[in-house]
Amino acid sequence: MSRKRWRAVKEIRIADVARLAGVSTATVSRVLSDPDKVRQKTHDLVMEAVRRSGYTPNSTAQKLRTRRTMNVLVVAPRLTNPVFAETLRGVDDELTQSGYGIIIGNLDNRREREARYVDLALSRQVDGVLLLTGYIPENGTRSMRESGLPIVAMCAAIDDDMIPNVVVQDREASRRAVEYLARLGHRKFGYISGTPGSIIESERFGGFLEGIAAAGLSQDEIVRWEGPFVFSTGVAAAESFLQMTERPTGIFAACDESAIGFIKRVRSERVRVPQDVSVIGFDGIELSDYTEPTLTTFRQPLHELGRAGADTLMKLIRKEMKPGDWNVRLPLELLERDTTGPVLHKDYKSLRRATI
Amino acid sequence: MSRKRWRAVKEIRIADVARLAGVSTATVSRVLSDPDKVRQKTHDLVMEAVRRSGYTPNSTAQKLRTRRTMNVLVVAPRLTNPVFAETLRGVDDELTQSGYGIIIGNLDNRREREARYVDLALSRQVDGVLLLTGYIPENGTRSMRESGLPIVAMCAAIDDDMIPNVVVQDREASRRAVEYLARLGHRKFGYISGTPGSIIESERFGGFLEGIAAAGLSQDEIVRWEGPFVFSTGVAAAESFLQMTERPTGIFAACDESAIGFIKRVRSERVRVPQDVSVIGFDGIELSDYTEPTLTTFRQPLHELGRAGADTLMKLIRKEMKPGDWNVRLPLELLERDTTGPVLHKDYKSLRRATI
DNA sequence: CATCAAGATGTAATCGATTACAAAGATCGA
DNA sequence: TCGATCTTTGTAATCGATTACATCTTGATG
Repeated sequence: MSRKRWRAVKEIRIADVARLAGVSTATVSRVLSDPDKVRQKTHDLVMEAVRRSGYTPNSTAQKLRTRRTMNVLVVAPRLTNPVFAETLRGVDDELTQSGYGIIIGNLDNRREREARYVDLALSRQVDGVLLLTGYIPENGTRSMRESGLPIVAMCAAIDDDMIPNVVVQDREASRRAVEYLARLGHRKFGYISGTPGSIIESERFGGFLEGIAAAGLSQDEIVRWEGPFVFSTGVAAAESFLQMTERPTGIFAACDESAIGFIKRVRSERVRVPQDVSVIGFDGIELSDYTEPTLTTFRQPLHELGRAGADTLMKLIRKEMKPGDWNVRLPLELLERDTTGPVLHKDYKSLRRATI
Repeated sequence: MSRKRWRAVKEIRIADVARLAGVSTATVSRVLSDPDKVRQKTHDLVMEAVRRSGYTPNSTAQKLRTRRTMNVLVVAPRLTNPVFAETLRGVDDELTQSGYGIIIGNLDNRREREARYVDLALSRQVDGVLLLTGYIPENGTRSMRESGLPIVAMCAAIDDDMIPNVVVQDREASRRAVEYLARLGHRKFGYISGTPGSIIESERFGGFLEGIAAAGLSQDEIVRWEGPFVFSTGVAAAESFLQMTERPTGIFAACDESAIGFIKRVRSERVRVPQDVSVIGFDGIELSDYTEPTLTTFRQPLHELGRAGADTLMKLIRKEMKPGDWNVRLPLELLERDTTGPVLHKDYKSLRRATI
């Protein structure tokens, strides 16, 4: 096992390559960035010197001079959220194609982390910002916007002329969820919330209420359980549900995880899904197709959303559009699976029991 | 709706602040980076000017001058992998504390993407590299190492003196998984693989074989199903399993997802877990506690792993250690849950049936 | 062959900070 | 008050590229 002493290798600068090729630094630079501007012969000479020396341009110097960092900041609510991960894949696909890199801004659901990323943006370490969270506060967003930095909001809509929104139709889908359950005969509803205070949660709850109203029901009829976008929120909701004497028959969960947590808990107490209670989720995460029974839910077009957001940001950075020019609202797809079914009326239910 | 014409705001440079405060740029710089070096009065004067002008230092210029980018590259196999996401959280915690940022290198399981990130590293956009993947090829790793860039390997061990390894004890845990099943009386084993060719997979399969040997069994006794680290690999394995006449009774899956896929599929054909077949997973993802039945598995200390890896990289960057000085191998924790149980011998099984 | 335009290359300013070194100012004891 | 010493501040070089402008080649054309 040879143990050479560690030591930094001397850096090769553009001047070294120029000397090696017998040309000026300007020529080397031109060969690398705009080859048509130099004679073929010189081009080959320089490339050979580049190859021999193993030169790689110092991107920091390039950035300083060109004022383009080729990086964008992606602010995320929580890294372990699968919805976020899938969106990020779409973002990554698009940005990589354009030669941009991703700097991760992970809030980890703690608002105090925002300041750090606002600073990052303001110190011009990035050419643009993608907000995958509804958490950046009004004044943080404002100072970023005022600095002229391109921003795209991919959380639920931010109401700001200067910030294009690329979002999914949360509100519409939530309303449709209720309508769907109502069409199956459900009249008593439960709502399992997402992280209280987040824009996404309020959009989804808003849509849910619209659906309730559209079905001609009063808000007094509904039950609402609060908690963040995680499994255990559904489990807690189930505990409460199990205590009730007049149970709702139609449950809308603001995310698939809580829907799954709910179902698992109630089934362990011999409550049948969908015979005793119908559950509809939101997101369409991969797992929702692997539960027992498979989950009825709305699939978010996350990959597409990520690409669309990144594409919009690219357009903004390249000044191919102005902020007000563009808003995208992608539709969700209802996946009718096995956790929803028609309401079984009491008599029908006993009838059915008798025949089994 | 007012629509002002969009226009970049003029940048404020350190010279502007200096002029505003009536001092030199050197003084402003000192106030910001080493306040003890200036008189209190000057300090206040400068800070007031900073505040009034809304100055934020241009970090690109700082980087060029100080030769520190305060960014590290994290190379990941696939963003949507929950194991990766959880590790990244640990990395993020540690790096944020040290003021470092994360640039994401997403391979998305495609090797051809490596080149891009090797370039990124070589062009000194980052101060160090964390490899969360076993995919960076030998020559990519070598050129990064030769450039003197600090690297830490957090995939399974890379055999290179110059690269510290911070890993979990994959091999040992896999061996223990077999031992555990053997102690429950199992003699016929099945192995559901992870992504063929990845270092992680070969470590886990290696450990599995060690366990088989330790149990005094021959390799002929085992069945091996191949596929990537995803649900569907387990489903496919289950299809094959269901066709068999002499089925294995002890299944080791190289990741929780495939274990869950397997269980779901066999249960839908009325195979009972753990009575008919015991299944043990690997990773300990959150979901493994929400399946029916709950999954016996090895929990990786992912958050800790992420922190340890990032900490090691920090030490390397600050030259507080040399690459050969340090290797970490974290143990895994066996979570004994409900998908494993003793082998039921035929006679015992019928006896048991009779009593029910 | 002279002239001129187009093309290729070189020179040096520039991006915006940090910091070595020089210069000026404060402090103190004799 | 004077110089010695220590603090504070300013001047200008520097990091490593890009690029406007100047200069030199080349080649075409009358």
